[in-house]
Amino acid sequence: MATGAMTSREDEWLWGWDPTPAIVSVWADLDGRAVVWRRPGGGALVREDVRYRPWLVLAELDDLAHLGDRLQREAGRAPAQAVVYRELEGPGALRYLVHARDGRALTDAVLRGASRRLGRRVRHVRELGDDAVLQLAPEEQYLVATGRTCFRDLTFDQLRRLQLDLETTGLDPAHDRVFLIAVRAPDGTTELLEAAGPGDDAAEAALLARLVERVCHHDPDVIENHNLHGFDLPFLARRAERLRVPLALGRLGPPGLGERAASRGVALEVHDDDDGDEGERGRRARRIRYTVPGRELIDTLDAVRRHDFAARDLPGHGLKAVARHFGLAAPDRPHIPGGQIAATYARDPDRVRRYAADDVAEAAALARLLGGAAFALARMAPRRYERLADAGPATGVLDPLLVRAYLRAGAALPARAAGDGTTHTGAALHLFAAGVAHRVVKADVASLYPSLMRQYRIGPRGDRLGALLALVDRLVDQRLAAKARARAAPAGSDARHTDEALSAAMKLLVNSAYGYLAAVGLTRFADVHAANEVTRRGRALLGQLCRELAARGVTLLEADTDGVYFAAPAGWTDADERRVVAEVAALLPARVRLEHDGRYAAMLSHEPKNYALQGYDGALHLRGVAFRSSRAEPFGEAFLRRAIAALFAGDVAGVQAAYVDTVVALRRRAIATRDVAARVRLRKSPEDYAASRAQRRELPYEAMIAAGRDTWRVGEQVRVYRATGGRAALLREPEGVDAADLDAADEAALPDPRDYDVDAYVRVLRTAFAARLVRALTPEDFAAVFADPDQPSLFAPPLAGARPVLTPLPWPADALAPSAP
DNA sequence: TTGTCGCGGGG
DNA sequence: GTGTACGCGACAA
Repeated sequence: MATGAMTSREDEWLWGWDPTPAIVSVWADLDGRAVVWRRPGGGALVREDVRYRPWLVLAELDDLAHLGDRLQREAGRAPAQAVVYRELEGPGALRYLVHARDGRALTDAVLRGASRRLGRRVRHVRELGDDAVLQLAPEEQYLVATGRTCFRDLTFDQLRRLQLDLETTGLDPAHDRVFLIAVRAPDGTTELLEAAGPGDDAAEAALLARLVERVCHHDPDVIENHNLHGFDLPFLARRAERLRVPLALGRLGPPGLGERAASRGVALEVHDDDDGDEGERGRRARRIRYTVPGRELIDTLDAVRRHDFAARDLPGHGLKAVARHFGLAAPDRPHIPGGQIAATYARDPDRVRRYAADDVAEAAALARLLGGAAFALARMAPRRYERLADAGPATGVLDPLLVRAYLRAGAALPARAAGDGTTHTGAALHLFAAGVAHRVVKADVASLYPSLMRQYRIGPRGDRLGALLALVDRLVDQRLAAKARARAAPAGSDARHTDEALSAAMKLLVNSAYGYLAAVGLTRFADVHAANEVTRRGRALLGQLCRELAARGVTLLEADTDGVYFAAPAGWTDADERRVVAEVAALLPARVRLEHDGRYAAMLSHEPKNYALQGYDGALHLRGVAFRSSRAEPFGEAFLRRAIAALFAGDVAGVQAAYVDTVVALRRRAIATRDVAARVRLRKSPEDYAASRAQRRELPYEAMIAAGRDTWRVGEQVRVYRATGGRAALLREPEGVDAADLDAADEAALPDPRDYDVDAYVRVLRTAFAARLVRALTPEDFAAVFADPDQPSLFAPPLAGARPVLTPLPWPADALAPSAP
């Protein structure tokens, strides 16, 4: 967005209005001082110390009446010490915008008045409630008042970013130490800081001091790492406190990390003395994140989670897995299980050095790949980059945009919507047929809910400016423009990255508009009725599109929220499938875009949200708890994959062969012990289990006890199985390593006693795995296929003529029904 | 079997 | 002074 084009009031709502470029960070005090760091053109840092007028919005002026003539209506010139107010127009409850030279004095005046009125000491304005007062964080007051935002005319690559990664002897800063820190400077060079000699306070303290010195030397705008807020910063804070090292990581102010409340932060440990009796269960531990003036502390784990919410394509959220998934990992990257890092360092320090250097390199690459969206949000919303990187998009981005829009328009803000007890209704979900289908097509509506909001102008009742819909309209339009610019820019260029990031940020906001409506009690303009109208329209639309598809001769399989799986008749080509989708798309409202979203050779439809798909390339995709579970025994999953592949080939005898082979292999103990073992996490401590053992015995703990392991730590992952004679058995793993950390090579070296209970696992095969194929065959064929291979029935029908079946299920009686309006 | 809760990550 | 864009596994009832 070129700053010169900021003309319309709606564009100001989205972007702010002050064109000041290249702000990389803002720090403000309640007393009216703000420091703005800018990097014009991505060059040298400029620091600007400015004054602003702290402000808040009140429902009533009563609490300020005691100021007498020092409270003045905004008009012309007021004395410097006056508290000035402006009455906002319109019906909102929060209607007095009050500002003063000193925000502390302003707050004190409100608290004094409120204390007098209520007859008790009011210590903080938030005690007055959301419907009486709105007060933002100081730097947000500054940004809202000025119409400025961060990063105007800057690209992501013009920021100075530094990555740091701690290597420690363990996860608990109460006992463990930092022994190595990898620091990746903004120019891409990596420094490895190491404690001189392990295990002593002086060496560790010197290491922390050296880190502070290197950060100040490089003077980054942004500090990044994976799980920075969940691990590195809390660990650093604890160690620095214990070792009395001043952590002067910021660009101003006293050393030490500041704290801010954050629901996704770390739980501040409750000290024994201030916990008392009340803290036990009723109150939740306060969660915080650390902050420093002038530098944005960015956690790539936030960006990964945000990405995966929409994409859901990541194998996990750990740095290594994500880096590998996105092709960011070096091919020769060393991998060291967490529990072995300190030991490896003692034996082979170079390996740990390479490991740590790769960590910061991957964090940097990941931050660039996924962090651009938050960077783009910071160009729109009046909040710091680090806040926008971990904020929920509804409460954390849209809400601040709307508050700024209303104040810019001089309009009173409604009190936060409380809700009238109306429950929130959800989306439609229906299974139309169960069993095996071929020529399967997935058709879905892109961004269904925001499209319906725009199509039918469904916005919050309290939003009399129509700001939410105006924002969504602009976001959709400007996102298309950003996508077009990104496509036109050279691949890999800074310009393309910037526009792709902007597009991602806008998509995030558009898709959170509906969540904003439904977030009763959290967002200022929440409106369940509007949210329910959106889902009602969504259900009706899904019903319409199901009926229209069915009328064109396809077989509906499953419909969920905004999309449908259907099977095309025999003989249809890809073009036929697309034609039918296009025909139905043409019948839908203008802003609702139905798309052909994929085609598959076959589908096993088992239960809603539980199915197996086979692509035309042969690849098998399993979805839902019935088909994939980390606990599932590997032999069963292997059986299931083979049986489903046979099923899709129409080879019922092949399904039986898969079953018989598996049973026979179990009976011959040809299957490895680890393939019948289940991976479980121990949740109970030895003491807890000892207490509950009399009532109910549980396999994993019995296995631990039977193996002589009478102590374990909560959270430890183990592999357990049922051994002969009903014994619970533990599959031993190398010392000190979680099963989760093992790779394939390690697994091959595991012990393999093959003393599992064959009959128990034959039962598991039948009841837990074969059962998932029950919809795919007639009852007679199912019984024949999964009969006990040792007791063949003389009357079993031959399987040669057996075929997989697809059973139609009744249409629902709701909005999806054929007769619905 | 069915609901509630907590986690995902880091060494 | 935070946050209701999930999915899964563990546990209690």
